[in-house]
Amino acid sequence: MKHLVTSALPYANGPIHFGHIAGVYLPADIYCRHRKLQGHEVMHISGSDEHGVAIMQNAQKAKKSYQDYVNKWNKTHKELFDKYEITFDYFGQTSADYHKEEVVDWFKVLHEKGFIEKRAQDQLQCQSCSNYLPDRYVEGECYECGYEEARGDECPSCGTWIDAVKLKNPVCKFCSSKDIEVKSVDQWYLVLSKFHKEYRQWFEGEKDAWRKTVVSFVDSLTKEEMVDRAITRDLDWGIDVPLTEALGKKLYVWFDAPIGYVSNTKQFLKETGSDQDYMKDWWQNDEVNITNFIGKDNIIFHAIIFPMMSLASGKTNAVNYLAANQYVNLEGKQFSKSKGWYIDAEKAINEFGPDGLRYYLTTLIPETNDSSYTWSGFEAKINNELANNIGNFVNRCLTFFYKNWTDGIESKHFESFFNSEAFSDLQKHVSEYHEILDKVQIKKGLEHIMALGQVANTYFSDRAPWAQIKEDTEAAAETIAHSAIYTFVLGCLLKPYLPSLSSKMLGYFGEQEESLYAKTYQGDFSELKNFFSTTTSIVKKPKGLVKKVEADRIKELTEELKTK
RNA sequence: CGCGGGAUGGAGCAGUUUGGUAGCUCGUCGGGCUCAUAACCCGAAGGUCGUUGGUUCGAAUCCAGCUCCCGCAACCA
Repeated sequence: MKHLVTSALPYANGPIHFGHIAGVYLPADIYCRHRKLQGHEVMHISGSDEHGVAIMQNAQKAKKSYQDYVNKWNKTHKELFDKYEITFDYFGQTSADYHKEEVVDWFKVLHEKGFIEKRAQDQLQCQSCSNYLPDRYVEGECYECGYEEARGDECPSCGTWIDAVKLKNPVCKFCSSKDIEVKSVDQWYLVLSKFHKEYRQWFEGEKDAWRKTVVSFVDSLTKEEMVDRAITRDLDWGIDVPLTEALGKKLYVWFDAPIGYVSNTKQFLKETGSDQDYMKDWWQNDEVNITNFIGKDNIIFHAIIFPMMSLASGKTNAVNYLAANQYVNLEGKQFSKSKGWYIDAEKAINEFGPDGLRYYLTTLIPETNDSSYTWSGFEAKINNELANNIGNFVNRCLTFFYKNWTDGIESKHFESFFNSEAFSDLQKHVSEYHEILDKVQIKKGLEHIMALGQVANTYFSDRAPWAQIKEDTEAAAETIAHSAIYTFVLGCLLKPYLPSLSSKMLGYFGEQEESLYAKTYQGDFSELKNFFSTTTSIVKKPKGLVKKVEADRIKELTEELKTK
């Protein structure tokens, strides 16, 4: 089985925060590393989403060209992902030519098949700045309840779905002008209604494996009908609609963005000189399992619109597993850059490093609920769990090993482990771990590893090697040998979650072949047994595996937030 | 009656699909140990599972009503 994993294209319009990382990129990265270690062929695709009105506005504010503006954010995002050890096979840009080509092709096919139609639409146009106003860029008086600051899509006071054209006294949010006129404009619509039956058939077949949060939402949106949706805009930044009668129109950002998964796959294969075909070998290949990691705000596009586009055009297979997560808040309130309610993810990683943050953010992955980042939570998780359980175990075991058996421990002490009851328990534990991660239960997988850490600690304490060594060095050697095996296995299992920490742990056994780590990860211990079939020693003195975070620093950071 | 999600010991969460003595991590308390990062091991306390009513021999779980919180999700990415 091959795995095609996509992470929502981050919008090239601002910094990435913990919500994005814990909700999308980190779980996707962990999942990909897991599948790669299992020996599967995996492709992890993402890239910047670079069109849309918000980008235009902010680029103008920053007095930059659109292209320079999105390039800057693309670069910033890539650098941040590197620091978090989140890796992609390809991280592209939707403003690139290769992407445009692919999008135009999709449009043409859907158009030819009758799934894209031209319709006249009433739209508001600001006569002062001449912009056509998307719903979020117009405010006015609600025609239901009279509330004066109703937005173009929804009245915050009475909850009515607003038809922007009917708003009383509309105000342009671009330039604050009140000189707004209603114009009839042609736009092209994606005719989802035509595909309703086929869509439902597909959805019914896939939904059982999906999360409840996705299924009930999508079901309520598509059960009765599917509403057609305009996919073109009158803008000057975006992909041109490939029809002569649509001069000046651009494709709406969400028509083009998900196609980015496909175009980036194509570009990746091209740049790496692969002989594989992006369609035949990946997107149209029934042996490929497609998983999309997204936030809950993107469910409509990934569960409804893009699958419809894929299936109706016949261009690609649709998603198999939609890993949609909820939101991560900050101390219970939603992240907001503009309100300053925000932690700089780059500063944080520079200060605390990837292991601590990846660990804590993993425990925050909002698989069923919104979750909340707190500095006190960070402190507790790192110090009380990661440092005390794993960090301290490795340290106590390997320090003891290093001090007392400089020349190594004989193989027989290791080999006895593989005939013990503890070994069959370990095998069972690892196979359960795989079942969990195969189901994309990333948080639970980490908990399972931590439980193994406790097994190791208990074993060590029960055997009390510090007492054994005074009376029976052979018994002590066996205890340490078995504990060292636990360390090694823990190091392998932590590879997807904490690559840095894992390398440090495994590094004490000297540099080894990747296949040894992968096999051990898979629960195939034959190579590991072979590895320990000679006298084994620790190559350097263990020290400071997981640094604790300082309570005072946490206080400072918490205080810092309070002032915002 | 816009839509969806949530409410479980002090904190964070699992369990709800397929009803059967309420589980995990952390914290707290008591004991043990001294190899290790004031760490580790053992034990204990602590919950009428938001609320009201219903179905049932039996409800955190199913049904109905209510309350509160989060999000906006078909023109916000």
